[in-house]
Amino acid sequence: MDLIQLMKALGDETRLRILGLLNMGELCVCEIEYLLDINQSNASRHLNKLAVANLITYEKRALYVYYSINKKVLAEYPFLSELLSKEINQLEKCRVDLDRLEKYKKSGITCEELKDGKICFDNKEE
Amino acid sequence: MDLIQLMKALGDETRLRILGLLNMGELCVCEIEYLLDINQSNASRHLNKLAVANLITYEKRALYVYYSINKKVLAEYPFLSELLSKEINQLEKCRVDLDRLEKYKKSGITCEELKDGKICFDNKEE
DNA sequence: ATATTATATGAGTATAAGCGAATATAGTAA
DNA sequence: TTACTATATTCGCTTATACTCATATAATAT
Repeated sequence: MDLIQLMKALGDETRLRILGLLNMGELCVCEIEYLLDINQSNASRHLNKLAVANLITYEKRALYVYYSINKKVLAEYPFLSELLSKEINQLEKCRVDLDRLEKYKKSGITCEELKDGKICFDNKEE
Repeated sequence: MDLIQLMKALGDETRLRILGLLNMGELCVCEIEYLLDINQSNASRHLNKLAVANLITYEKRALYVYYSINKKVLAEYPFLSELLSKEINQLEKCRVDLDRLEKYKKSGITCEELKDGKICFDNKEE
């Protein structure tokens, strides 16, 4: 794939944050919206950019689309593994994101409940 | 330093090509202009972006400014060494650039002579 | 079939990035 | 001092990127 497009896709805070979350496992679009506190079209577009750059893959299951890190591209570009496993978590925002992800997972809340307004952390927290 | 600014700086073909050249050792602005076949202000701007992102350092000697890879940032972000040493040279344009660099170095032409129009390769070559 | 829902996409706008040409700066040379 | 030169910076322009709001799509549910 095209290294330059890949590097461009990596040059954006929101997309690095998405990768930071997907590092922990697959997530659907609405979960990413909720965890990053961004709107739906924004989430979808960033995910599309990452997918076009081959950094992530997706799978549709029922109404939901689940995105994951593309293992193949990690194998093809070893520097990416290093970047995702080490450097991304140095970013303050990514650490907060991971905190939220943990709370979300522990809460047992489902995607349906998210849309109904159920919360498992306060968005104003830093 | 700021990882996001660093990634943004890496998301540009011209800047990746510059890094590919500087990988081989320091170069002054006019040499980069000549090797990449870009104009002076363009070269200067891209070098500035790389310097602001801390990817390169520079040193003024007489009239010339010599740019080099910033070894410190390579140590701080190990994925960069991998990117620069392996992936960049997979890019066709970067390989051509290195070819030109070799011809230039072998030719013994100096910066002053470059400005006078002396050439050591044909810019139309791919 | 219709209604609902999660995600994608289109349109419009605002901001940023890249470029060429011209000018400014800072150092050298005489 | 003045003249020259390599590099940096400003200006105006063009293209690309990110965002929001609204709508389209595709699958589920009734």
